[in-house]
Parts: sequence; structure tokens; C-alpha cells
Amino acid sequence: MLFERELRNAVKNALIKLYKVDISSDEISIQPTRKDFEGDLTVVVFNLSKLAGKNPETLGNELGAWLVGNEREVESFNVVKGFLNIIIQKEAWIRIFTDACMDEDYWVCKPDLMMANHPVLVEYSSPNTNKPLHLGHVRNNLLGYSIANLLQASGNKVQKVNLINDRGIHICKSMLAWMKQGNGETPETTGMKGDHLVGKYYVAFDAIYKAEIEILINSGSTEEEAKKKAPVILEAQEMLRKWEAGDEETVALWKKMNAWVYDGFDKSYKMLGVDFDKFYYESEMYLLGKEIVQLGLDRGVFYKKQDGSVWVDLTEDGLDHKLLLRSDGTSVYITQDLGTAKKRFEDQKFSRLIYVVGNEQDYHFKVLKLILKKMSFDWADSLYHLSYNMVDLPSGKMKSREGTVVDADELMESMIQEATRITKELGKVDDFTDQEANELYEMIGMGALKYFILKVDPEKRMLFNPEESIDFNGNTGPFIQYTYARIRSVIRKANKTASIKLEESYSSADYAAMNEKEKELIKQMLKFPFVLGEAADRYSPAVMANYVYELAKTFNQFYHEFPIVDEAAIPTSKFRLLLCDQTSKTIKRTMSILGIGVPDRM
RNA sequence: GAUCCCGUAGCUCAGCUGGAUAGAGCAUCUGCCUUCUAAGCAGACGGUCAGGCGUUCGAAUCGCCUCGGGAUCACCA
Repeated sequence: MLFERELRNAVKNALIKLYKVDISSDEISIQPTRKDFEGDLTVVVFNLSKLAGKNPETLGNELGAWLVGNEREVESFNVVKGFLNIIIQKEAWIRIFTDACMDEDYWVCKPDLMMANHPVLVEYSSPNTNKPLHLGHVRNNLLGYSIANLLQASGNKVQKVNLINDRGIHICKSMLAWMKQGNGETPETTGMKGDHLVGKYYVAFDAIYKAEIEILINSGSTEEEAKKKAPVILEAQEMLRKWEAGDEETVALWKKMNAWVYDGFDKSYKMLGVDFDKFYYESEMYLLGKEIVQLGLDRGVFYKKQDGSVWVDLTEDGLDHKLLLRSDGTSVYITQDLGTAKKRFEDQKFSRLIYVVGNEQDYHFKVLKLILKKMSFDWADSLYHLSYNMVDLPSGKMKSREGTVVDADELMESMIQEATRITKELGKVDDFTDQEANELYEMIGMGALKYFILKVDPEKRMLFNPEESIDFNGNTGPFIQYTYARIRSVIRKANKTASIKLEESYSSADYAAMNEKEKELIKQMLKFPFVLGEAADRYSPAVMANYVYELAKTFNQFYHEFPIVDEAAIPTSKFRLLLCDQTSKTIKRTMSILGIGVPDRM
């Protein structure tokens, strides 16, 4: 935090000078002063009072007096119940703020050139190609995209990658059902989005499957047997074998239906505003696992059973034995991930590899990392599983097969419709062209959705109630967008006057009578790089979301209380205009990390 | 059964490596548009921070236990 380090050192010196007590500076606790007290920074003196042999009250007063006498920027102090509140000179705040306004580097972390050849890989989205995206994927995509932005903004070179699960039994199920019931339907003939069309047949497969299971059960099979013996599942498995054998017809159908899905995903990604630097396909990666299995066997980390299956013993790490290769020689899920990780390191020499994957796979990634460490790849420690929690409905967990999923496309559509309705009702777009208005509806609707999801800490499970629409008032995306538009509007107004308009440079001597709200705004803006750092460390866009909300809120209070453009008070107006401009920039910058756009008018 | 995550206002969520009287929004109620956008501002109401024990000058935060919710532990992915 601003001034924190300086104050820490000053307190350390004071303790030496006053009491001959020398302690390490991180034993000194400094925090921003709470709102209800006067001050900028607060030194907690309880633990110091023991060392100095003074009671907290006396120590606070003596320390405060010393700081005022010896530190130029400390203006005054007060002591309340063992808390030493320090007041920093207004001039210092203004000077630092105006300097920061003219210094891009304050707000943007320059990329570290040393690390340019060691990018951070962020893997996210990673959908299956048998059904459209749902709300869970939305959280994944928004988080992944935003975290990539976050890391980039804090100086990393970032590569966004999407590992598409395009092969396996699930896609065979859709293919099979389409062959049986599709009558040659395509996205073109039906007008359906490709991913939804394929999803329709995935559901159709399940219906056939269930019906067959029931018949088998009625004719005396147990449920377990029936699930294994149903003709349609056997057909799907046969299809998978054909696919692996490269059967032309099967591969052609697979390519055709996957292409439909990709076309659909493209549209959803575009609407979500997310993108990728590179796509990987499991169909191209799944064989990589075998190499690593051989390597593990060579190194004696893995072992082979009689039946030919390959395992790793993790019991000494408190886990179990884990299968790495089936007895028939085919690879399992984790085998692919092992191979893929190794290949990625060889190709990219990443400094970090971040997997944005739901917390139901915590165990998987724990094992993945552990195995790589056992194989003594030193980059294994650079793997990080960004484990986010589920989105729940009031009825509980979303389940594809029970039809209780919230479809991503429908959700986005309904958000935009809601934005349209409210915007029209408020009469905000009477002078907009149709195109401008539509762009605005989309920006607001998507802003509401994205903010709603991103403001929640990734580790926490969150609840979405489809019955209640997402708010547009209060702690929401539109509130922040509105604040931005409001500021831009003020600046447009000021720029019409010759005397106040926004200028390139600003001399800090113009305004000394800064009020409390102005100071609060300045403090919040100067906090930006610290907040960014914290958000990046914690991989948490929620930190940025909560920050920008606080900033917007503070601005609105300031806006309400003080006139900005006033030709009878030009120096004040100019200073306030600078505050406005910088607030809007900070809002825009933060929102863009969240992947949310802000409008000039709304 | 074992392991991991979570439990803060009626609802949805903040609360950083322990610090002052636990904060927002929504909902309910009350004010404020003839001055820069009322998607706003100000106020009221609302809490045994799941419960207990412990560590500490100080615990929503750290440790242990109990209760409640969820996830994972496949020759599935």
C-alpha cells in the first residue's frame, strides 16, 4: 500500500531512536485507517508496546510525535485505544496522484523481458463436443479469460489455450443417435446452432439407452447388467473402436458433426467475448501418454502388472495405486494429461501452467502433479490447478441428463433482452441509432452477467436462480458501466467550455483545499497496482470486481456532493475534472481485465 | 469408510498474511430529480460470523472437535 513501506521504516527508526529497540520491519503492523477514524494509515502498537516497555497509549503518542517531527509527509496523528492513526499531508497525496496520472507505468505493469520466453499458459474452457455450453462453462470461460488478462496486466506473457475433448464415447453417442434418427438433419436444414443440434442427439441417445435398459430389467436383468448389455451402448462402443481404427465412414461423420459443434462454440465464445491463442484437440494428443508411460517404466517410477496394465504406487503419499495404461494398451484420462503437460513444457518452456478446471477434479490434478514430480520433472511445481466451485441452482446441482442445465446461449440472450427492456423503459437511447442501441444492450446485458459471476470468489460455490433475473442496480455490472458513462458525460460537457476542459498536463499547485471525498477517490485509485498484484497472486478476478465497485461507489458519492464543472471556480473544476478522467480510466482498465466493456453513454 | 472444499443479515455476496463498533447489494420502509445522466445519492430496519473448546493483549480469520451442505476416491472423462 502507498506510503506503507516508508512508514514501516520510519516506525522502525523511531523505535531505535526512542527506545533502543531494533525489530524487523515486518513485525510492524500497518493498515489503512478505518473509515470511522481520522487518518490515512494506522500503526497497531499493541505488540510494540511490550517491546518498548510502554503502555500502548503512551507509546502511540510518543511514536506519533516523533513521526511528525522527523517525517516530512506525516502531518499529524491521533491515538485511539492503542491504534496510532497517521495523517499524511494533502500535498503529498496530490503530488503522487498527479504524477501517477502522467505516468502510464504506474497503471500498467511492464512485461518482464526475462520471462518473455517463458509464458504463462492458461488452459480453460476445454469443452466436450457432444453438447452446447451451459452456465458452468460460462463460469469457467469468464474466469479463464479474466485470469489470463490479470496475469498479462501484471507483467506476464500469457498464452490462452483450449484443449477440446473431441473424442471418446460421448461424441459417439451423439453420432449414433443422429444416424438412427437424424434423417440427415443439419444445422442448415433445421436452422439450429450446430452444438445444440448435436446436443439434441446426445439427449436422444440417452432416451434410447434408458428405454433399452428398462426392457432388459423387465426381462430379468439386474440394472448393472442392463447398463452394460443395452444394444445401443454396445453399438456406441463399437463405433469408438471403429473411430480408433480410423474407419473412413466413422471418421467422416465425426468430422462433420464436430465441425457443427465448433461452429456453434465459435458463436458462443464470440458472444462471451473470450478467445484463445491456441486450440489443442484430444484426438491429436491422446497418444502422447504412451511415451510418458514408457519413460516412467524406464525410470522405475511405474510398474507393470501381469495383465499388461501400468500403474503408479502413490501410497506413500497417502493416496492409492493409480492406473496409467489399460491392459489393452489404451490410455486413460490422466495418461493424456501427463503426456500433454510434458509436450507443452518442451514446446513452450512455460513458467506456469494454469488449469482452469472445476473442483470436482481436485484429486485428478493432485495426482497429475505428484506423478510428474515423482518422475523428477522440475517443472512439475509450475503446474497450478485453479479449482473453481460449482454454480448451483435453487434445486441443487445442474445435471445435463435431467435437463436442469441453464443453457449458455439462452442465458446470454435473455440477459440482453432484459437489458433492452430496462434501457428502453428508462428512455436512455432515444437518440441512438439502431446499431448503437443494439451494441449497448449487448454490452449491458453481458456486463450484468459477467460481473454477477466474476464478483464471486472462484473457490466459493455460487447460486444462480433462473426465476429471478440478474440485477441491474446496486453492486452490478451496469452500475459500474453507468458510473463510467456518467463521468464521460461530465467530461464532454467540460470540454465544451474553454476554461475548464481536460488538459494534457496538470500542475499540482493549483488545488490544495482537497476535501475528504476527493482524497478518498485519490487513495482508491492509487491503490490500483496493489489490488492488481493481489488479484493476480490469488488468481481472483473477484478482487478486481470488488475494487471497481468500491471505486464507482465512491465516485458517485463525490459526484452527488460536489459540482464538477463550475466556471466560477476554475482551479477546483480543473482538479475535479482530472479526478473524473482518471476515475473513468481506472474503471475502464479494471473492467477490461474482467472482460466487460463500458459505454460512453447509457 | 477415507480425503478435500464450504457454512457471515430474510436472500446473494465482501471481509488480505489475526487488530478498533463485522460490511455491501437485493428485499422492506423513508427522504432527494428546474444545476454535470435518479441504472444514482442519503437514511432506517436487519448478525450468537453453524456450534463448542483452545492459542493470543486481541479470533469471522489460526488449531482441534461436533453438526450441516457439497465434491472426490473407476481398466469413465
